[in-house]
Amino acid sequence: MQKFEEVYEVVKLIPLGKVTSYGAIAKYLSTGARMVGWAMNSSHNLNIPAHRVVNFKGVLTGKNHFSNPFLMQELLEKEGHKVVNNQLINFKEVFWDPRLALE
DNA sequence: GGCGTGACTTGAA
DNA sequence: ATTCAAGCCACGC
Repeated sequence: MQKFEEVYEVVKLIPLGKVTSYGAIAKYLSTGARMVGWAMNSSHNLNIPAHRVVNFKGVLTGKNHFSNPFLMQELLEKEGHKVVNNQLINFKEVFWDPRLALE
């Protein structure tokens, strides 16, 4: 089974207005956090809301991998998030843990 | 089948 | 508080 697909599924299940971390997904899939980020790297052509996935601090570490680095922040702000200096200010409030949501 | 790599995480200096 | 190093695991070559 390809973990990428599982990662995609989880990311696609992230509710609108919520975000999650690579580690949370990795934990849910019982895998390494780096794998999640790497999976996202292959999600470019797919319909994956990768902008809803940030690192455990709520920092938009992967923005540089978007077609336009500002696109990630724009999408997040568009969904009601507040991003300052590439970081979500209400991160813990909008944090969505797949492990708790999907159990 | 081994080696390097990465959009991460955690703990110690 | 900030910086450094090591651990983590699946994928591609």
